[in-house]
Amino acid sequence: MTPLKRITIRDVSERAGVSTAAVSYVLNGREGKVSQETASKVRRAASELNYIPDFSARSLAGTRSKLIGVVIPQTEDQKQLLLQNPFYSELVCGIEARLRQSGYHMILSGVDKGEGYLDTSMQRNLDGAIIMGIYQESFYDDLKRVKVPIVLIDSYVNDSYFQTVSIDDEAGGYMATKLLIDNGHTNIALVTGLIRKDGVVEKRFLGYKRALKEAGLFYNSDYVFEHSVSYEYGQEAAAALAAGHPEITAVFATSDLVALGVLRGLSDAGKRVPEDVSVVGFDDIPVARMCNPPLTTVRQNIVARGAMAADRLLKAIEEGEDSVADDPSVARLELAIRQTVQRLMPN
Amino acid sequence: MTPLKRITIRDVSERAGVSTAAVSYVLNGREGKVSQETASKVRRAASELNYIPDFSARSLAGTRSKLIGVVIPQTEDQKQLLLQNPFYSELVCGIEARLRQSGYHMILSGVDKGEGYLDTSMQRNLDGAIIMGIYQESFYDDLKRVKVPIVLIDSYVNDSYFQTVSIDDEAGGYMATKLLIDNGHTNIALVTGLIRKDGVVEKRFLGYKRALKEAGLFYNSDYVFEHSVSYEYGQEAAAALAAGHPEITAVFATSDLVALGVLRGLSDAGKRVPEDVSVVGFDDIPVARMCNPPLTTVRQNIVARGAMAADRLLKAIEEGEDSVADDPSVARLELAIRQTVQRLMPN
DNA sequence: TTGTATGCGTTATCAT
DNA sequence: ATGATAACGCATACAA
Repeated sequence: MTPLKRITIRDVSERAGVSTAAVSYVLNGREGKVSQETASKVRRAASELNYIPDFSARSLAGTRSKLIGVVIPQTEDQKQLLLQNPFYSELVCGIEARLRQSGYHMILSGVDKGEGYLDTSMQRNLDGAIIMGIYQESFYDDLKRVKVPIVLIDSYVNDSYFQTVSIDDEAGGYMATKLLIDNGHTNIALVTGLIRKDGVVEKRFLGYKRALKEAGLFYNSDYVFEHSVSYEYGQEAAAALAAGHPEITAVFATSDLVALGVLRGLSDAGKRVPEDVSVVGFDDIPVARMCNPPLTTVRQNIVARGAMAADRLLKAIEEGEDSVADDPSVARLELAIRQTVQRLMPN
Repeated sequence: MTPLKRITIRDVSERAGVSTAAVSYVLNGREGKVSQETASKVRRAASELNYIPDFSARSLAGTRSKLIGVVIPQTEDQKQLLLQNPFYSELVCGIEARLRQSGYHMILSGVDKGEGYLDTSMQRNLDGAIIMGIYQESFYDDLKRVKVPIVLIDSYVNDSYFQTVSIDDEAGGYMATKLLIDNGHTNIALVTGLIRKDGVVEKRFLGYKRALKEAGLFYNSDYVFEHSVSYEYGQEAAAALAAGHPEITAVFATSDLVALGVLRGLSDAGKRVPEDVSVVGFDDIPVARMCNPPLTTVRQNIVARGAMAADRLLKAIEEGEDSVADDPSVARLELAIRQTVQRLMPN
């Protein structure tokens, strides 16, 4: 176990018999500035000494930090990351893989209520950030001031400064509802987290309404169960719905997590799925296919979406902000038909 | 949107009419070195200017980087993080919350096969690292050379340099198996990922064998289904088991993920759980209570374990390596009795 | 093409 | 108690 002392650019330059500038040039691909011979001497020396650059120094000297901030929402009690929600873990997987592949590292964190992200981005000299979730206005204003490329996921903030990687949530809501309608259902409940202005949930809700309207069905606000994106709430809503609205034969849950809760709540209330009540979820998180019965849901390739976000960010960083298209990347959506929807027989 | 220029320690010092050294002292709590008046002048100036320290510079100047490396295993194809495994996402939640609370940030990443972590720790001047999963010998050797505190999770590497936060896996395996035996089962299969020397799985396997032996039951290696920690394998193993060993009435799966697969595989083979076959898992990941029927399993408080790991690491960093107890932290284990185990009626 | 010198923001040493 | 000033490791403008 050699104690391992830090090898600096100076060590390399001395060993190679050249200047530190030459080393820096070679190691940063500015090959044009240097002769073939010098280049190879430098490379040899660097590899013999096992040179590892210090990113803090690089960052300080004004170049890239190769650090990306990734922010995900926190649990309601503000105590921990919402990483337990598979949707976010999948996104993070996609992001991390792509970033590392390009030589970047990711600082993953949540942001406490009322706190901003400006401190972190300044402290760490972040090259860019990927933000998931929805925050207050001032949060985004801060972000803009750091002049660093930013990609938003799951947010409909309407500001051309930010890039977004989204899905057509409205279409997804429509697809799910339409599937139920096509199977003969007319009394379709919506179970969902808070419908916030400009949130993904609102779009899905709009899709739900559009499908209803298109089919000539009456939109009944009593059929909307709106509270939080959690298993517990799904369960609760299902109980309420089973007790108070026996005429409901189908549920569209705007998130798989909620849908799983609905499954349980229904089962607790003595309703069978899909015989008595059909259920459609949204996201296609891994458990959707592992639960019992396997959940019919709207699939988005979450990992791919994460990778997409990373790609867009890296492009903006490396090729300049303007190089990027200003239309949002929109990932494709499809139905994952499994076993929680049943055709309603006319009685 | 003010363009936002960087406020340095020098700006603060000028505004306060003191030296940069004084500013540094005050802002780092070395109050003793400075008069009350200077201190308050500095604080005022800093807050008026909205001073945000640059961690790169700090790190370069030789103090702490306040950066912790967190490594988690990757999927089998080496492409993405194993964050889809709720076990790891929970751990990360616990770790991140604690770190941020103490002013640290976390770089989350995987490590490619054959790669080490030495580069990253040097590049980023990490103050410490938390490593999950099992790696080759040389990986740990590298780690030791950076002379930075390290906490291992889920590894039985026997080296006093590393701290560990573990659970009594052997006892867990024993508890699970004993539960089945106490319910009258005698033909108990084990479905598990690869049993690697010194891995957690080996310990659980040992606990399984101990419970068997203690009950005077014969250990039958045909009852051990060993391959990978995945839903798919659980499903596969259950199919094989149902087809080839009708005498088996109970399964201990060394991970909930695998157990969920077993549930499905059993159901596909026409076996009912728990009427025909009882199943016990391990970990108590969130889906365990959400699946159908809810899974009886060995519970470890995963989030708390993550927090524990972070605590130990921070203590080692801030109070010096020697301040830490050299006995590993061992988190408590208990059975989460739900609905997948049934008493076997003597026939 | 190559090398020297300077600055990046912070901490720490050493005079004062 | 306080304030210059020299590192820290790297990139780069400028000089040679």
